Order: sequence, then structure tokens, then C-alpha cells
Amino acid sequence: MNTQDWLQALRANGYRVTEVQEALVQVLIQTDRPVSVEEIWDTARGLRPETGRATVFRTVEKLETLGLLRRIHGYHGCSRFLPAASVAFLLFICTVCGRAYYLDRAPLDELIKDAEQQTGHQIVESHLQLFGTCARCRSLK
Amino acid sequence: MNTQDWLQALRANGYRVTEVQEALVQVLIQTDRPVSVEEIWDTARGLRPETGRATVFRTVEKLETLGLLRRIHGYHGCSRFLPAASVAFLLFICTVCGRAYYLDRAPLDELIKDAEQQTGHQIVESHLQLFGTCARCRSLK
DNA sequence: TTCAATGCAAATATTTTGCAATTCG
DNA sequence: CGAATTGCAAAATATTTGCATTGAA
Repeated sequence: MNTQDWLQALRANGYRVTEVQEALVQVLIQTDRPVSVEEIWDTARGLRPETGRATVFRTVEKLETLGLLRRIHGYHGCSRFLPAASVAFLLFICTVCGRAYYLDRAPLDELIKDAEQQTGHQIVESHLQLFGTCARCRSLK
Repeated sequence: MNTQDWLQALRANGYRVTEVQEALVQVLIQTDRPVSVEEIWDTARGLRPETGRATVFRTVEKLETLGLLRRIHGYHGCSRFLPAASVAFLLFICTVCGRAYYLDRAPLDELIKDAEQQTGHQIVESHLQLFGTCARCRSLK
């Protein structure tokens, strides 16, 4: 997934690709830690000073709806975002350095399937986040 | 876990057990759906009209810290709460009726242990929520 | 040329805080 | 009694919205 893919996805869903959105996508696509609207706004204004705060909110919402951005819960509140990885899903966030790691989603799918069978519930959506110290930070200690 | 256990836990942690908190605990302990501060406040004022909104925020925070209450993410925002079940952990919420179900946490612990081994990260905290249609709502369709 | 998207400011939540009055231990 | 807790109101945050203007298709 790169900038062009995201812009393409916007077009494909009937949105116009504007200058601001391009700047915002550039900012978002390459972050490896959860970023807040305020941070996104700050960085974006480096690329394009006239960018408005409300536009960041509106764009982030769009991208979240399209499944390109993912909202992170329980890490400095619930208003930070990460690019969504489609294959990998299970998410680990290091509370020391803030880096996000995507893990294999197969074990989670397995767990969900089992839970469905045992309970009779139909599971449509899942949200898993793991927190701790990443391998890198552990070795630096 | 009942009202007395919660009040006991408050005492044990150096808090005073006041009239408001007692009312709030009563409200919280028996809900089977995620409740918002506003809802808690409304219900609590039924029991005790002079209850203030800020006290609800403060009490909820205390109870969350003590691990008695759990914040639910991604269901009508991120500001609803449920009593935390200590043994069961994995959480399923029905998006039709709003009921919360606690599932066996063993499979999640297993998944976490595997992930730790495969990645070298140390996982300290986990957050899993599942959404969908519960068995009861499926049968009513 | 048209209408979606923007920027700004104002309007809305939402949550936190200061403080005098209250109440638990 | 003394300190923690409360209720209220005000303050601080966070997010959404209205609207005139801009700009992508």
C-alpha cells in the first residue's frame, strides 16, 4: 500500500482527490506509531500551511470508513490512528517506544471461529490490541 | 461479585465508602450492557437525586483503576462501561440487543503466549472485543 | 460549469478542575 | 475533629457543523 493506492481508493469511492487530502495521505501512510489529529495536522502544515484542522478530522473519518486507517484504542486515549494492514491484523503496540507491529491474523481468526461454535453467536467484527515492550526495546534495556 | 465486594474493595484501597458511591455501585454492578456516564448518572439520580455528574466521572475512574469496571471501546464511542469479570475476559457484544457476554479467556492467553514466543515482544496488556449478533438475537430473527 | 471539498469560526459535546460545603471514619 | 469526598459551576478539551469560497472533474 502506498500513497497512490490510497488516492486511487478515494477516487474509486466517489471522492475527489484534492491537494489537502494528498498531503494528509502522505503524512499518514508512512507512520509507524499511532498519530493524533493534532499531530497529523502539525505535520501536514509542514507540507501545506493553509491546511485546516477540520479537514484533518473529515479526511481521517473518510479513510477510516474506507478501511485504510485504523483507530487505536487505549493508547493515549482513543483518538490516534494507524494505517490498516489488510492481511495482518492483530496489533501490538510498544508502550516504551510507541512503535506499532502487525502480527499474523490467522490465530485470531481461529479463536473467533472457535468462539462462534461454542457460543452460537455470529461474530462480525473483532478488535484486538496488545500492549507491552517490543523486542527492540527489551534488548536495549 | 456483588455490591458488598465492590464496596469492600474500595475500603481496602483506602477510599471512603460514601452514599453516592454506594448508589453508583448498585447501578453499575448489575448492568448487562455497556452504559455511558450520562446513563449511569440518570439511573443513579433515580436512587439519589442530588448526585452530581462529576462524581460519576470520578467514581467510574476509581472503579476502573481498581479493575472492577471496564471501559468498552468501539461501541457507541469509547465511553461506556461494564463490570469487569476477572476470570472471563474475552468480550463479545451483541450489536442488535447491546448485551455483553463474557467468554473463556484461555484461548486468548494461549494466543498471547504464542505471539510472545514468535515475536520476542513482551505482552503486558491485551484488549479484545468481539462484535456481532448473539445467539438469542439470531434465533429471534 | 457544477458540486464536492475546504478553511475558518462558531457551536457542541465531553471531561476536568477549583472550591466551599459536607460527611465518613 | 480532620481529611477525603461531593456538588456545583466554570474551565479546558475535543469534535462537529454552517457557510461562503475554492477547486477538481
